[in-house]
Amino acid sequence: MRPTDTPKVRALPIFANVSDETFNRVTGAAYLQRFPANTTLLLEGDPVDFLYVLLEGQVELQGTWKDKETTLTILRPVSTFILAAVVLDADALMSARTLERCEILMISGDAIRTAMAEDARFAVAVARELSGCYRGLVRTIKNQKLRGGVERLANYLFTLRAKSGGGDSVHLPHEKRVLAALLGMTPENLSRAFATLGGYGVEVNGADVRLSKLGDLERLARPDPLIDNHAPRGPSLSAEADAEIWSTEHQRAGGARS
Amino acid sequence: MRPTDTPKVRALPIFANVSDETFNRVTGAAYLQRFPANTTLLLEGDPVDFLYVLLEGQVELQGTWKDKETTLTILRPVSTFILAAVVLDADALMSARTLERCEILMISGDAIRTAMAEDARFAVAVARELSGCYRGLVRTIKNQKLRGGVERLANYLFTLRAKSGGGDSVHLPHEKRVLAALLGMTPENLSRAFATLGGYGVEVNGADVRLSKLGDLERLARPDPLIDNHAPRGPSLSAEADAEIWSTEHQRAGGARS
DNA sequence: CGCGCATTTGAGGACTGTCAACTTCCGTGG
DNA sequence: CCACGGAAGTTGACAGTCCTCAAATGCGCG
Repeated sequence: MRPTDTPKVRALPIFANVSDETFNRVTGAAYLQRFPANTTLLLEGDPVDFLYVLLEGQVELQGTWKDKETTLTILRPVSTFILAAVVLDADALMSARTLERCEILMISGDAIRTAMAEDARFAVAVARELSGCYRGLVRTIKNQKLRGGVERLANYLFTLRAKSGGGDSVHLPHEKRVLAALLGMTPENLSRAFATLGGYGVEVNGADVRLSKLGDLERLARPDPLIDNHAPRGPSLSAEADAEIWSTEHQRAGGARS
Repeated sequence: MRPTDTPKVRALPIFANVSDETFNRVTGAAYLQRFPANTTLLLEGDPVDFLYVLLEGQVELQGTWKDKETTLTILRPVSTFILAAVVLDADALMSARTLERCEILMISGDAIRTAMAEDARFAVAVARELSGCYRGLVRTIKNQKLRGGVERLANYLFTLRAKSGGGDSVHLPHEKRVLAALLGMTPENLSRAFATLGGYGVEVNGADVRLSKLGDLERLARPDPLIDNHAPRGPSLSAEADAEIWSTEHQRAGGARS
């Protein structure tokens, strides 16, 4: 690992409250590796030997069945992935693929498991991270099953807006076809969904989107803190993950009741 | 807690490899409570003060948005629920409702968190349980997004068959309307899906279903170990959970590569 | 300038949800 | 024992959503 990366990794929720000794032991057995775009890092069904830490670039997690494919999430730095498989030493349930050039830190799964057994603080941090991942997936399912395509897109725009500080315009961080997959629809339908949102003051210009009529849009979207993880309620979380949309929840060490 | 329940609780994966001392400390602060059918145990958005352990009956976990409702899973004894919210001391993302008369052990969330901090073995067991829950949800999402209604039903029948030992007939463990919700469709469509499966040798008689033409049915269903958690591949897991369909994965302590 | 790729638009079809009517099953009470 | 009422399940007609295929448009880069 490069010295410049150490602080970024050290700041991961998974190492919160963990002793330097454990941190060094775990990250000692770690490779920093670079991957080109469109590279499959891990195939569904493969045994998982490493915990991956995305330091640069974008990674898509996807699942397939009978030549259909679905995107589960898109990750951005700094975040970890396939932690659950590492903890159980089990096969991957989803594939991981780079969307751009990526820098990824690979930490030995054995080292993770050993450190968990020896350091309760680390095991607790892992459990907290997994809890956040679990809750992220619950949000994903609710978003998917309870909302239609247009509603998902509208809420996605609000999520982007919240992350960019809350102006009246946002910038799409992905190609539209990637965004479509992320939102669980085809590129064609994403296009139509944008067209529909035109009636709610959404003006698209390439990757730039202006949101006039925020009120109308919000009445349609009805963002919900139990799905969207951004809506206003109490002090915001300190260490928010950077996964797309239904990011995992990282809560402050004190355990605010979010 | 009643003495007769102790062994059942002790056998939970969450207490695997945990010292008697920790076990007693955690379960010391626990109530055993009985609930009638159709009782809401927990509402979305509520703070979560207890870990729930279902000892008898059935519990449905569901989410809502804008007067739509979706069933995430149905639990059967013995299993725990809302562990993730307990670990993070966060609000519930889904509601829990009894489907029948239930016996539920309620364990103090504070006790859980304290024990995790003090006993690495317990924290590891919790992390493993959470990993299984996470992977269960990944399976759920793949099942939901990649398969159509008829395919979900066909695979559900195979799951039932595998759980009941593998004869050529199965018994539906829920009312059809509950089953429909579990499979993510309306009762009407479940009915039609059964009708469609008639062409694949599925004969329904109330809650009893005969599967002649297993070959045809399997060609349609294409069960997949990365979704269904039952298909034949290597030695089976020892401590399989009892949640419906996409049960959480509980793996043997040795960490078989499932 | 022109090619290739992403995006958009249109038409048609498959799947799923909604509403309403009908049948079946089951428990209650006469 | 039988009749009734209610709930569950089924069936049919219809609408809405989403997907697929095909073609047109727009955009960027060589």
